[in-house]
Amino acid sequence: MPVTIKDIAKRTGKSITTVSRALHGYNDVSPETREMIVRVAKEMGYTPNLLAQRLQKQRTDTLGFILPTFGPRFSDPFFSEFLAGIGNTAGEYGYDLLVSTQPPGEKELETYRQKVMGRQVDGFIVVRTRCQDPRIQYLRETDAPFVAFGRTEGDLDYPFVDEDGEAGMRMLVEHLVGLGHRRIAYMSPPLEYTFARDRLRGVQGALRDAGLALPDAYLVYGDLTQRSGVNQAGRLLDLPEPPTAIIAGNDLMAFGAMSAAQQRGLQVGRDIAIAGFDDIPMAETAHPPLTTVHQPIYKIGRMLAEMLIKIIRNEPVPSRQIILQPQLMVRQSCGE
Amino acid sequence: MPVTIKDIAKRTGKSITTVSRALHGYNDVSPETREMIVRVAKEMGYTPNLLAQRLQKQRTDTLGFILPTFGPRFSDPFFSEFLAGIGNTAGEYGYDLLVSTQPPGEKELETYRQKVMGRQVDGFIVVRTRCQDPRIQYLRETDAPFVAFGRTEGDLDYPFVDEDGEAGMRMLVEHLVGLGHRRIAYMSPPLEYTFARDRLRGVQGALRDAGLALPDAYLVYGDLTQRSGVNQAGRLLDLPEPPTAIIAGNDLMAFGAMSAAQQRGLQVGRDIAIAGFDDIPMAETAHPPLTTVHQPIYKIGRMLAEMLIKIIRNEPVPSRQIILQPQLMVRQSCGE
DNA sequence: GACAAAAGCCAAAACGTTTTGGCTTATCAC
DNA sequence: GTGATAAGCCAAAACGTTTTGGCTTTTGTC
Repeated sequence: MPVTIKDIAKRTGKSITTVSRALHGYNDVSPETREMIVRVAKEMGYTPNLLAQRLQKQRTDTLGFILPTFGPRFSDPFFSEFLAGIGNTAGEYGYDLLVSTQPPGEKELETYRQKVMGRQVDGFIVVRTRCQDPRIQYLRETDAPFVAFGRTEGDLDYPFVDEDGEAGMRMLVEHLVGLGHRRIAYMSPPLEYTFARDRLRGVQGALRDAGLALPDAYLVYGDLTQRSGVNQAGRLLDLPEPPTAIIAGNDLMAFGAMSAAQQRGLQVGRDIAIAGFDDIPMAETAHPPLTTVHQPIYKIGRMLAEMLIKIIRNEPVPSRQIILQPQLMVRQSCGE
Repeated sequence: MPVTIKDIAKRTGKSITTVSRALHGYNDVSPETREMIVRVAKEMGYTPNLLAQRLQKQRTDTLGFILPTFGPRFSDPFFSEFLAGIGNTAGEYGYDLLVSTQPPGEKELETYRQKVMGRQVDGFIVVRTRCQDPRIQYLRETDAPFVAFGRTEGDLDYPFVDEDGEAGMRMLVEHLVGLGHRRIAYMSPPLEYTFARDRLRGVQGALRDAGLALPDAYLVYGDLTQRSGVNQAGRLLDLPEPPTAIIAGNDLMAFGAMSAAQQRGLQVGRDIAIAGFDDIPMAETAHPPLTTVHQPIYKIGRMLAEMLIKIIRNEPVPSRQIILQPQLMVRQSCGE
């Protein structure tokens, strides 16, 4: 049904080869012929069959991205912004984006395997790296092009972009200490994530430097969702001696903590300080606006997509390993 | 480099045909041969080249989804949940998901055209339908399989899932009126979206039925972002005679309105009522928890993906046009 | 007018599959 | 022992492209 190059050949009386070459602007076809072919192609509404093109060219012009969803009601503004970053960049460079959703676990690797061996994608963008990350291990073993948002533990010889979460947390803790806080609690994301360890290390280090401790009771764990923020912050606030400041490992949990505090009649920023990490767009428009550490999520998406495309095309990559310096966003959720 | 069916043929001494048939369980290959071929294939780490398969089968087993991003910092929890719904469902049925990001406008149709004519996808999922929607018009003209989240104005002869936004808003307004509110303002999404008109009609209708008016000053427009919610609600609250209740056309704007109110020292739920629409996961854990109209976003994603797959496969579709009845979620943001 | 170079074109192979329509050989019924 | 049937296999065509290598014809040079 759809019109192929063969149809055009028949109609113009030229060969398939010539049509193909004319359409691609080779210079061994005369201007008149080219013009004629192009015109007929347009008339007939020709669109190249990308499958055929790709099979022949042995590349797919497609980037792979596997969204780590956790159950239904997975809702994370972080990812929609990140997706916008890689999606827009991919589009600009003429690449498609193949998105799968796949919770971490058994079948995860199988999905990667299938996409890379089945030549569905030219490369992968891996997010939320874990300390021992089987995905990265696999991709390295198979020499598949990929870039990662985040690092792993151990051998780091692969391209990534990451933000220095340890430094970010240090800035945040120092800010709170400077405001006079002594009882500071931390709500950590699961420690299997490398970024969670970095951030925890930052919190612990900065507290130690300030001569403060992070008692066990002040270290709680959430799963990055707002709901877990509510629950875990609730536990902290209900302690006999509650903290005066709560740092959450990401903004979503910080929002949850704010809710928990407000439910208890506390005024955030006055009765209790709450801070987050990521600086998703909502942080600025929340009430009170959330003090947090900025991550240029959209830009990171762009950088990663660009890096990956360069790697795929075998172009030189200016810097293969980028660690961004964090920026503290002081707003009202921690008082003045 | 990667192992093909031809390699297996060579290694086993069988023909390409036989290998292919063995791998697909045809019964004209002897059990021993089949077993042997399967074993060798596994040993050699064979994965079929999906491009070749698809070219030959003339279908792509891929669903297309074009994310309507607006500029950078596009961040919408709505879409991450929706994406999880269609992504998980597609995966279960063995389909891939091709995601593009593309703001509405000139190039939008071109993107659809390219994907559908270039046979990159078997069908499309269209979201955020507009009253006159060129995408739907195009897809109908070309007979490409598609399903829509939302309706358009005029001829509705295509498969869709939508929620009855008019009924939802009616319920919400009646609830507020029941609580004694007389000065109710509405913050509408851009009216090019069909759902925006439906919701506005619901608000206006219910107010009229209650003998109330929606004065011009109480009808403002936002762009669905939290920021616009802050701004527009600010305008409402700063009126000489501000409303006692603000309904936002979606939850994100409602959160913005809550911020604007709280910034002005108002206690949401006591001094002012604020309500939203969508019931994204954050609505429940916000402070105060947001009264809103529930939309089963994840489930809608699932339904649409399933419908589309059935259509692609030419299987009977139980119901091609689904209008969900909304459910009012009464929480604390509007008082008791 | 002969020869070389350039211009314009095309047949065929290739990318990795699936499917069609046979072709052998073995098995069976009588 | 013959003819029919079944079992097991395979060559070739097809899907829609791009690329290679070569073939004519024209143009240019002396």
